[in-house]
Amino acid sequence: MYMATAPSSRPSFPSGSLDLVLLSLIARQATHGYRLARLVEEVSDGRLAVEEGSLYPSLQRLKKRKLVEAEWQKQENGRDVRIYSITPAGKVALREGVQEWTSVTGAIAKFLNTKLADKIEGSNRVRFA
Amino acid sequence: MYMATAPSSRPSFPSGSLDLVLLSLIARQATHGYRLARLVEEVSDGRLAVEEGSLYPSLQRLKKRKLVEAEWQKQENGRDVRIYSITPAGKVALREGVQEWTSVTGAIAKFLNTKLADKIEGSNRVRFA
DNA sequence: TCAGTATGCCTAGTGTAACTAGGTATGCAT
DNA sequence: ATGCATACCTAGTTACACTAGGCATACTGA
Repeated sequence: MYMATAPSSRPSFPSGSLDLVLLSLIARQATHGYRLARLVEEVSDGRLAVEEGSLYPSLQRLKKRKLVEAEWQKQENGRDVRIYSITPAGKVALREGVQEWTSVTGAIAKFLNTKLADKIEGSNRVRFA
Repeated sequence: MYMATAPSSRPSFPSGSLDLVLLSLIARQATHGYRLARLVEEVSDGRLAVEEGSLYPSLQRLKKRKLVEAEWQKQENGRDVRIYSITPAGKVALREGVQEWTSVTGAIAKFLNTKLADKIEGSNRVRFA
């Protein structure tokens, strides 16, 4: 069953979904890590939160796969921040990843939400009786 | 991004979802491990597959948490199979797990499917300008 | 003044879970 | 007898979201 993997007060990301969520945010607007973390909480209405120990490794994975580019920039407030922007390969991977994720979670939802009795009985008849 | 975590031909389960899917199947009909594996493929129309190295550990987790009970039974074909059935605690956990899973994947879908430009711009105005 | 909070980035280590890659054994069909 | 489907299991690998730190600057309030 799905349970937050850590004893955190907030739900966590099912494995594999974090990279995709971050990539989708970066695709909309190039931005830096810390702001991504706040966007996640904001857009999800507090239902999701990225810990920094998950955030930065995830960004590094995306960078290593060349799905995003990183560039140091000086902000108005004087801080140096690392701005991440999506690459063409990143756009392709995002489209494919969303499709894959949607397909898989859609299939899982079928197990969790629909009445399966008929299907199970049906397969029972066909294959076992 | 979401990618099958292993170089398998078939998509895999996002971490945490397998226990929940198996529990939901057992809730509908007490059955044995091998058949659960085939049900997963059937009900998902081949979009999902459980490897046996994931299946049996998952069933053991469910058993250890006392969400299912296991009992050896002799089938008509003479084989001894381990039949898993859901416990009262399992029903509660299933209901809660489905709710949690639905909430989290719903939140994630919001990132992946909707136009976020307005929200991002909005939060930009509110918090950064 | 200086303590606390927010901003911002990072890494080492931990735990979990889905996997690969085996092993074991029976029943049935060719 | 040879393979294939059925049926269960485990040891080891890998990926990744986490905990728990560290480092540094800016602002705010007591």
